[in-house]
Amino acid sequence: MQTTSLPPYLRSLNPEQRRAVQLTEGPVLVLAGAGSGKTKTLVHRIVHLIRGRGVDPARIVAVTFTNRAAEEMRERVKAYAGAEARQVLLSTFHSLGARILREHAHRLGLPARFAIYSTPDQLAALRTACAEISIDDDSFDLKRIARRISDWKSRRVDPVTAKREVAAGITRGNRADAYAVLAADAYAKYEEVLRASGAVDFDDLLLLPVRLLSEDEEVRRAVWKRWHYVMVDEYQDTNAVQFEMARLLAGSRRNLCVVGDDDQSIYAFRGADVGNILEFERHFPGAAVVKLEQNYRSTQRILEAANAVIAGNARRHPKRLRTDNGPGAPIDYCEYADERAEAEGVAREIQTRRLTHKLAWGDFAVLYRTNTQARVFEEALRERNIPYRVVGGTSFFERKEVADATAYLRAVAHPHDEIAIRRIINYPARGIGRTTVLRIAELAAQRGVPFAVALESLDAGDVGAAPARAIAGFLDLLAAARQGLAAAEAESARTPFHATLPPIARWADEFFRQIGLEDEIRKDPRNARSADARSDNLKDLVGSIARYERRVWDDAATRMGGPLLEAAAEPPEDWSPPTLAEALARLALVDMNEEDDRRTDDASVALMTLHSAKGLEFSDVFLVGLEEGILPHARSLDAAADAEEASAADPLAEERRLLYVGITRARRRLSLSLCKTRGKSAAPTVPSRYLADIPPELLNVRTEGAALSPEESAELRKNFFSQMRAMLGSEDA
DNA sequence: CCAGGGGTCCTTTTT
DNA sequence: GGACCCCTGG
Repeated sequence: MQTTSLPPYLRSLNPEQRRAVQLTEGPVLVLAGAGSGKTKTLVHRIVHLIRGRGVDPARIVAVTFTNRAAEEMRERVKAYAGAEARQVLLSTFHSLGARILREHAHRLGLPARFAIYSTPDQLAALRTACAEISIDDDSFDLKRIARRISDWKSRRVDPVTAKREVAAGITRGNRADAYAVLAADAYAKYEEVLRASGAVDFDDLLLLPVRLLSEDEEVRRAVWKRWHYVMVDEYQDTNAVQFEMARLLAGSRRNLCVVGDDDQSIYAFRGADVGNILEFERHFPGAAVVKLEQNYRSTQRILEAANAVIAGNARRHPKRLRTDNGPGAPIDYCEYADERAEAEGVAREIQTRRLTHKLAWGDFAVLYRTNTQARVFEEALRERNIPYRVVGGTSFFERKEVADATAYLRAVAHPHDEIAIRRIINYPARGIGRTTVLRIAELAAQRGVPFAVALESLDAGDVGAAPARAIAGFLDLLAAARQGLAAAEAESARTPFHATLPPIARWADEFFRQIGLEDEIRKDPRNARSADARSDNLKDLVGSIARYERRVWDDAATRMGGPLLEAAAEPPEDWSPPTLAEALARLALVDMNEEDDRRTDDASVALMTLHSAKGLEFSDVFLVGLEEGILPHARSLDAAADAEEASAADPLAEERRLLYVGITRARRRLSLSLCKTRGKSAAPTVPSRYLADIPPELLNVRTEGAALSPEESAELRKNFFSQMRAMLGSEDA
């Protein structure tokens, strides 16, 4: 074989992977099956560009969906390509969008230091927008409107077109959808509220850069000069805007390599369009296509089940995963009486198998369709003292205390941020109630000035005497905080050494204490059990500001060429010192959950949704709640019943892919289960339709609480004692 | 006009 | 667990 003459980074690849790596010019579609070494292929492609083709690392950009994926690739590229790999840009779509937007914000009349609104702020902005167009009866669902608007934005539909679309839909005789009409009206106003606050939402981070790129030749040229090789991971999850972004980034060079698996497309609900990967060869004529069908992860039985399930979908790039692994154990299938029994059964299994098969807690994962299913499993695991971690769930910034704290910071950093100010104007309660706030909003509208301006220029008699005093006190608080922040930022700009808490972080910490945020948390009886966790979240927030400040200085240091920057040295030219506004913008782009709850971890059982599980693998996987109404989810069933929506993207096909993703997470052993009854309803559940597609000969149907086989119980006894000895031994040490 | 307590409802999936 | 509603008392 001539493989020995290949450089090491190519030698460890199979022929399929090697081909994907060596096709460096022009459009390339890599159809990567589950467990086929997709990340490895991408990483080695980057290394090959640098090492094999002599490409300047700074000309390479790889776009991912999550910070975790970007981080993982960064580590691995660094391991192969060394220090110069730092120059490769590994970024999420949203961070890349923010980066492009920041550089050219002025072209859109946006401040360079725009605020980024995450979900709670977005909803608040929408609430304000709705109030302004007098949709103020509380009988509508804001989140539903928000979802609608987000749909439009991810399809590049502007407010005017949205309105026209809705009108056209109604004249076509569609079921009158009051929400669509409402949402179309709210959309335009919502955009106004965002701009007035100098803020953008997550969708804007994609939409606005794409607008810049498609309308502004100069922006395009700047981007093309900078990046010559573009890679996109998880391409099946791109929406219309992300597709445009990828296309525009690649430009006429067309050095665009996308990697993905249409069978793992599970984000249609946020606008992802499988069409992007299915039609890649049409979008980019002459594209090379490489399939990675060799699976390195699972046993034959598990793959057969996966293949059988996914074969039920019609519209896909046909792939057939194969493996050199052995057949493996049969797939367990168990029907439990109810959720409680299912959770206990799974917990018992985990406890037993850890000993019989010498596994670590981290080898197990329990995967479910919805976050709410987690609770009963938490309880069952806790009762048995099995360490677990819940991955995902409510994100860091959706936690009330974090949203409150960041609103305070934003109110200080962005004085015209109406949404932030309104969130905190009466928290902690300081005597500025609902009526007064509404009164001020009214005045602002009457006088045609921003809310913050109206607040600062109240006349006698505008509001009562007591509220007026309270408002004056609030404004003093903000003014003082702004002074304090200015001082902290000045200090941070000249202090490269941050042995303790860096200045801005220290200021924030003191600010929170001065406001009494922690006291407020502890005072609320609803937080009785969660108070410590919540106050830890505040500390994490401060900690992440500190990390940001240190990183800014680290950047300066690396660019100066030394690990440590002498206090006397001048920072590089195009470097700017840390600011709170910048810290907040960066924070909004990282999910703080991602930072610490490392999804793979030896020491605990993982609990997560099927969505969160994508890209991960575990030795033993439990897929629970496989019932009609759960998987496929009732909402998808409703949507599928709607002929209109079904024609766009079949919601049930996506549910099927979700199961496919779940099955293919398992390396060694897969256990499927369902509950014969669920919740308060006595009505029996119906097994998920997808179960019928799994060939029965692959299954080992177990009854609840089945006894162990003689071999298993012998193993269990044997390992139990050695485990005990190990534990005792480690305690002595 | 404001604060705080208590009850009720729901909950797809997420950058 | 959380958002939200209504009620009571100051």
